[in-house]
This record gives sequence, structure tokens and C-alpha cells, in this order.
Amino acid sequence: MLNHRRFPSLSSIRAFEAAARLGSFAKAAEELDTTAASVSYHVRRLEEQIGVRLFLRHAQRVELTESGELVAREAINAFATLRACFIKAADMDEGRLSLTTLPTLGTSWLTPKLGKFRTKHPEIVIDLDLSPDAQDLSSGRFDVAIRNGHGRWPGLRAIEMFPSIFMPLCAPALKDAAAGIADPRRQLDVPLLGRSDWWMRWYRALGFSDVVLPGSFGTHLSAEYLDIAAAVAGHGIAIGSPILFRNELETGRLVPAHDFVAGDGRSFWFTFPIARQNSSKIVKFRDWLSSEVERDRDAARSFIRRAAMVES
Amino acid sequence: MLNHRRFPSLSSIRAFEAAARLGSFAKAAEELDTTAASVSYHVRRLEEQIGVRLFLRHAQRVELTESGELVAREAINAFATLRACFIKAADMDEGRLSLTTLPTLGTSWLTPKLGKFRTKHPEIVIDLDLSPDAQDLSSGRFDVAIRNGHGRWPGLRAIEMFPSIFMPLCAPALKDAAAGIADPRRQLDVPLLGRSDWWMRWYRALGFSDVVLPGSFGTHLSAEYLDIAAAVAGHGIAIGSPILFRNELETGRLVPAHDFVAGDGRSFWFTFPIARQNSSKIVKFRDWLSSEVERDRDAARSFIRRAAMVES
DNA sequence: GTTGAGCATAAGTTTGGCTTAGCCTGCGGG
DNA sequence: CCCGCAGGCTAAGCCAAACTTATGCTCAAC
Repeated sequence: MLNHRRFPSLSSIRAFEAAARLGSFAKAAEELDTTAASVSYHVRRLEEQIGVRLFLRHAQRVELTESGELVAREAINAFATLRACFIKAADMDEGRLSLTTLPTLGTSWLTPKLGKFRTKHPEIVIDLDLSPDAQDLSSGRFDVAIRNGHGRWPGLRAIEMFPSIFMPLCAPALKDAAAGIADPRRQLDVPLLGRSDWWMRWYRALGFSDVVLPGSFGTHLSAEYLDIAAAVAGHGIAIGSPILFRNELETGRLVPAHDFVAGDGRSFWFTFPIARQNSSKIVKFRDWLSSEVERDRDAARSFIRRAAMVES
Repeated sequence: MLNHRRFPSLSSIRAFEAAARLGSFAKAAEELDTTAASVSYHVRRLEEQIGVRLFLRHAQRVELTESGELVAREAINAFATLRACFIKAADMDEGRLSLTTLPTLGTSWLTPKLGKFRTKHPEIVIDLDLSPDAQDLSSGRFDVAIRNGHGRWPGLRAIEMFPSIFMPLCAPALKDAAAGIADPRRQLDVPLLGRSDWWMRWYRALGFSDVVLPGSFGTHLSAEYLDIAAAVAGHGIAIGSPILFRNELETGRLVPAHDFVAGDGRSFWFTFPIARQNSSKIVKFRDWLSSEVERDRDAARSFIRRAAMVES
């Protein structure tokens, strides 16, 4: 008799379902890619577990009992439902790509381009998360990430986009006031904005090893885009990437305050779990992103070429 | 990505279903009577197989993703359907007892009593099959059988009902004409009806070893009840069981043509698969049958006591 | 700060389920 | 009529999936 607490073996149910649907153990075995012996065994097992005879065995064929018919109807239905919902879930999942990236890159570089992706792949919605610290891709909250670092993350595939480089940028009106920027001992009339560690690196790349920067930087790391906005507004000289802020440079809202470009040896990487490298939405985004990166890297190649790397 | 041909592992689906329904891997593990590690493993596996993240892992809890919610709804539903239909099938099965027996016993002895069983257990429908040869109980076509034999059938439990005995029976009007029945050399005015092998045994039990019976018995084995009907109609002397035809004897429609009773050493047995001895419908029928047998055996005890057994 | 709940991961072990091999039965064609 | 074949059953042995054990980690509660 049926023990109401315990569920019968699922393999047995599957075997029964196929046998009932196809009306033959042999055909079921073929569909399940196994042997008739296995199907026979499982059907018998199921019958023992629920205490009900499901098939009548005749010499060359099997026939469902009345109870068998009932169970078959429901089981076939249940399996079809499951099959369908996995496919549906996969489709739904394919239609939403969730991406986490650094606020600066997201705000200044990525967001303006996303419209083009949407036009090219209208079936995919991008779900963008901007957070300063690297989110764990293995948690599944995000499909892909754009990260800054050295490109080695266990379990993740990392595709290099462009190097992390920076140079002093200012509004054209401040260009003259910034003339002495290359000498850290001179006191400028305009404040320096942006990440102090980058300023240090930039000066070190110029040959000044123990620069003491004026205080009042007043910014968080990773909020450079706010400082860039301030620089555009003429409030000082910011340090930032000529690649990320190519648009500001090309439109003349910013100009280099000095031509020297430094880098920290790190890069921006497009990353995703190796296990998901064949996911079609990831492939689509990756391909699109690569072409965008290609164009930008090309446009910024002079900056990249002359960047002086400073190891930490 | 989901391979549309192959179904994901069912154990994984079950683990996921329980986890989704209970909102916790630990609770799911408890319900499935396994460990949290197993549930965790299976959910991860399912996600890999269908290529869709179903749960978001947080430190102390898990949360369904959007796709997870969809799959969960369907899976919970599918499992509930399955669970329900097995129970329903068991119930349906419990409500119908199918019994195969010999035509004589079924017609003359069992059928008149079945009304009482129906009254006592209105929830069980008896599905009666009368066939001269023993049906295979292991095929599942029948739940129980009443058989004639020596009580040893592999895999079957056999409960003895009463011995297979027989004596000459005739209509009261023929009693005088049957006076010389005990001497096979005398030619009677009335024909002998019924199984010739039983007549032979009966005479052998009386001490006549090589009896030559008159021809024209014109009956099949196992169709004694037809001959008994003929005897009731006064067409001859039949040989049959005083237990099975107790009713005819008690109402006076038949009388013993001679008081000698023979047996063949066999009995009628109530049998069913050992594996099913706890099936409640079988227990109910068995208990009812036993009480009926008890009463009949009691009423027929004088016939049974004096039956002379003749080994084949 | 300590404890406990909840999930993940690794490694070792068991057992369910598969395969192989052989048998039986009935059908159909030579 | 007989033999081959199709379809199902059973037994025995093997293997990988799935389970257990053990440990670690994180957060929440006291």
C-alpha cells in the first residue's frame, strides 16, 4: 500500500510515464536511452511502491490497468508541465541580462552606449547595477560584470577591455592656470580633484616620488565621475581616464591639463562565469561590447600608447 | 543552456521543489529526510542543467529568482498532481477486488453469498471471473483466486477452504431408480452425469478398480454445475460436492443417491500474492470468506468426516 | 563576543539503477 | 510446421549518482 509520507522513486515514475505514453516498454527504453530491462524493473518497482498494478502484462505487449490509465494521464501531464516550464524559464532568463560595474565606468562610458545595444537586441533587457565593490558573480545575482583589476578571478572568464589610465583634465578656461601642474612643488591657483592615489601615481610616473598633495580632495574613491563633473564646471583639475571621458574631450568640455598619461597596470575586464560562456545572451552582449571597445580603444590609441605604467 | 531533448535530473527537481515550497534548503532536507548538503548540491545541479539560476544565495537564507518562481510554481503543482494521483489510484484500486475462480464454485457456492459481502463492505466492488484454468495472479489481472489443488503455489499465500469431495446426487424422484448405484456392474435406468474421473474415483473408493462407465457423459470437466442442473431436472444422477451444492440438498431439490462420499485429496484454496497480504481489501475479503467457509464446513462436517480419499 | 542557524564545499562511501546475458511466449513468414 | 523475431521478464554484477560526514563561512541574536 501507498505510504503517504514517502514519494515513490522518480526514475520509476519517469519510466512509467514514458511506457504509458508510448504504450510499450521497448519504445520507452529507446526514448529514455536505456534498456527494456531497466524500464521493466522500474515499472515493477513503482507498482510495488504504490501498491497498485499499473500495467497488465501480456505476452507481446503491455496494457494499462484502470488505475494505470489514471496515473498515466496525470504523470504525462506533470512531466509535460515540467519540461515546458524549464524551457520557459530558460527563455525568460535569456531575455534579461544583469550587469554589475563600477559607477564611473557605468555612468560615463557604458550608459550612453546601452541604447545601441537595446536597438540591436531588443529582446534583451539590460539590468544595470552600479556598485563600487565587486559583486560575487557566483551568487547568480548578476550574469556578467565589468571589473577593474588584473584579470585573474577564479571561475570567471575575463576579457580585457582597455587599460586603467589617467591624466589631468580640466575645463578649457582653466588650461592656463594649470600650466605648472607638472611640478608638484608649485602651488596652483586651482584645486586638484579626484582620487589622490592616482595623483600620487601620476606624479611618481613623472619622477616625483614623495609628493605631498594639498588636502581637501573631498571625494571617495570610485566617485571620480563626480570630480569630473566638477572639473567640467570649472571647479578644478580632475584626474581621470581619457578613454572613459573621451566624450568630454571630443566635445571640448574638457582638455588635458598636461599631456602626460599614467597607468596603474590594471585594466577594465569584462567577466562572466566560465560555466556560462555559451549562454546566448552573454555571447550577444560580449560581441556587442567588444565592438564598442574596439572603436574606443582605436580612438584613444595615442593615450594608451604613451601611458607610463606605475606598479603599486 | 537547456538541452531541449534531455530532462534534468529528477532528484534535483524534487530537491528544488521542496526547497522552493518551504523556502529553505534546511527545511527541504528535513522533509526529504536527507541533509542540507544534498539539497544544496541538487539545486546547484539543476541550475547547471537548465542553465538558469533559480535561487539567490544570501548568507542565511535563499530567495527564488524570477525564473525560479516560475519553475517553482509549476514544479510544486506537478509534484502535488503526482502525489495526489498515486493516492487516488491506490483508493481506486482498493475499491475493486478482482477474483478468479472455477465456474462450479463461483456459480453454485460463491455467487449466492456475494450479496452479503457487498452489504458488509459496500465500498468494495467484486469483479468476478469464472474460468476453468488457473489464472496467473502475478500478472496483476486478478487480486485473489480460489483454486483447487494441493495448496503449494510459489509466491502465493494459500488458505484452505474445504476439501474437494463428491458423491452421487439426484432428484428425489430418482432416488429409487438409483438404488443399485453402488454396483457398477448393474445397468441403471438413469444416466450418470458429471465428471467421469470423479465417478471413477468414487467407484474406486468403493473398491471397484476398473470400472467401465457407460458413454455419453457429454460434459466438460469443470462444468459440473450444468450436470447438477440436469440432475435437479431429473435427467440423471450427477456426481458433485455436497458442500458446494448444500443449498440443493437442504432445500430437497437433490438428495444423495448413495451415502458414500469420496475425495481426491485436493482442496479448494483461497490464494493471493504473499506480497499483497496486507492489502486492506484482500484482508477484508479473506476475513469475510473465512467466516462463510467456517459456517459451511460446519454444516457439511458429516460429509467431510466420512469422505474417503483416493489418491490419483 | 559567543553561540546557533543556514548554506557551501570536499572527500569518502553506499546503493539505486543500469547493463549484460539468458529465458519465455506468441506471432508470422518461409 | 518450424524457426526467427519481437517484446517482455529475471538474475547478477558493476558503476556513477547521490548521500553522508566533516568543516568552513557568514550573519543574526542574545
